[in-house]
Amino acid sequence: MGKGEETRSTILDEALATASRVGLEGLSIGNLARQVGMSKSGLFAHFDSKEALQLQVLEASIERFIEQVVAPALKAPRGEPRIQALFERWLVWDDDPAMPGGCVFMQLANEQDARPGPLRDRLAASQADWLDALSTAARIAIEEGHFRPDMDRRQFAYDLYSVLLAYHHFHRLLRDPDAEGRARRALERLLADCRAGD
Amino acid sequence: MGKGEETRSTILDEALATASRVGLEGLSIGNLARQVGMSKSGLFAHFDSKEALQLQVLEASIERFIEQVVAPALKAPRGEPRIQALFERWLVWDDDPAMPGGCVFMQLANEQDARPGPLRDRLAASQADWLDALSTAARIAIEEGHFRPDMDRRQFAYDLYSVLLAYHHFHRLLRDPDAEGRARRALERLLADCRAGD
DNA sequence: GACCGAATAGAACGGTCGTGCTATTTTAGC
DNA sequence: GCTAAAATAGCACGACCGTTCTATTCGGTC
Repeated sequence: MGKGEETRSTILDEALATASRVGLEGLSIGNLARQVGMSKSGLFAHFDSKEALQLQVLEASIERFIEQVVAPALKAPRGEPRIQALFERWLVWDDDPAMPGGCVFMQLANEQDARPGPLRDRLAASQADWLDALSTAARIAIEEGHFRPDMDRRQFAYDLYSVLLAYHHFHRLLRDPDAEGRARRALERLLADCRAGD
Repeated sequence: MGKGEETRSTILDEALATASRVGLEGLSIGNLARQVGMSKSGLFAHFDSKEALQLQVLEASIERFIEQVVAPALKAPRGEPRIQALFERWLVWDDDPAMPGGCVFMQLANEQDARPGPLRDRLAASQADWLDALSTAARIAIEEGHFRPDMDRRQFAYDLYSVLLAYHHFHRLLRDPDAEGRARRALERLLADCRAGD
């Protein structure tokens, strides 16, 4: 990795940390440059524009998410264990110290949902992919005989993600010390409803 | 209402609409002044500072929320019907044309959760009140014999709010046309689990 | 219709924003 | 170690930011 790639990566790491707290719109070239210890123009030279920087931060986040949440969960056994793994990995992801403000997608979902443009498009596409991964995991759980064959997999993705969205809300805004416990109980209730063999 | 109060209210309405799209941090005095058709300094004179303006927007939002969601639901019969009413009113609230970006608290929850200060404090307090209202409604449903007496009311508030958080996410970011249907099915599953008389 | 306080406008302030342009420094290959 | 190229710094630009000060216009009262 050449020097350029190295600092570019340093910048993106710092930008991700900041974006998890204040969003992509809250990023500023000047602040970012101060945080990584270089000049505004020196930093800017790595990107064609601020929007390009924001897009690269988003792209790097998506890569990280797949690496740290989706890919490891795919190594878990098919069916319910894999769903448990997706859940557990996501909880760890939301507390990753690389994102002091928690899952950056939570931040961006609300920031970008009323701001048309490539940022919004890319974010929405990656969230759709995530939900596909969840509903695919549900399909596999049906195939394995863990879940009822007549269940709605898309609805499952909605219900599972809703538990995670609420976890973030309760944990981050309300600082509820029992947020994780509540999320686990909510998951258990969801799984109980999906399991085969009534 | 004097002239001053009238324009102040106009400003706050416009600010609420904007904040629902881009948050309180996205507000700017200049833009706001242009939108309501007055000068920057003329608008600024109604508030002591930008932070005071933001706080007043938040306070006005909380008032509206109580008026349009909580208070009407309290007129519904005690127990499960009241919970249904809270749910329905919230769906309407999230689509209120006065907030083109949807429920302003969704926007602010993520914007403010990593920004310590009076804005964050006030928002978190009002969200705690809202969750209290939900868990109180659950307590009443138990008293009325609609819900199982051994259920966890706080967990119910978590679960119910998680459905609403997910509705917002799916409706606003993903533009899922079936977001409302999914929310209704999720609510039905939650209520089925809470109902007394197995 | 004069008067007074309230409401609004205009201009200016220091600061930060994103973004160019030009120099200087640093890196990598021979 | 020289050199070409890559990486970084310095500086300036116009635009917008929140805020302050002063002047002007307005609405209601006698």
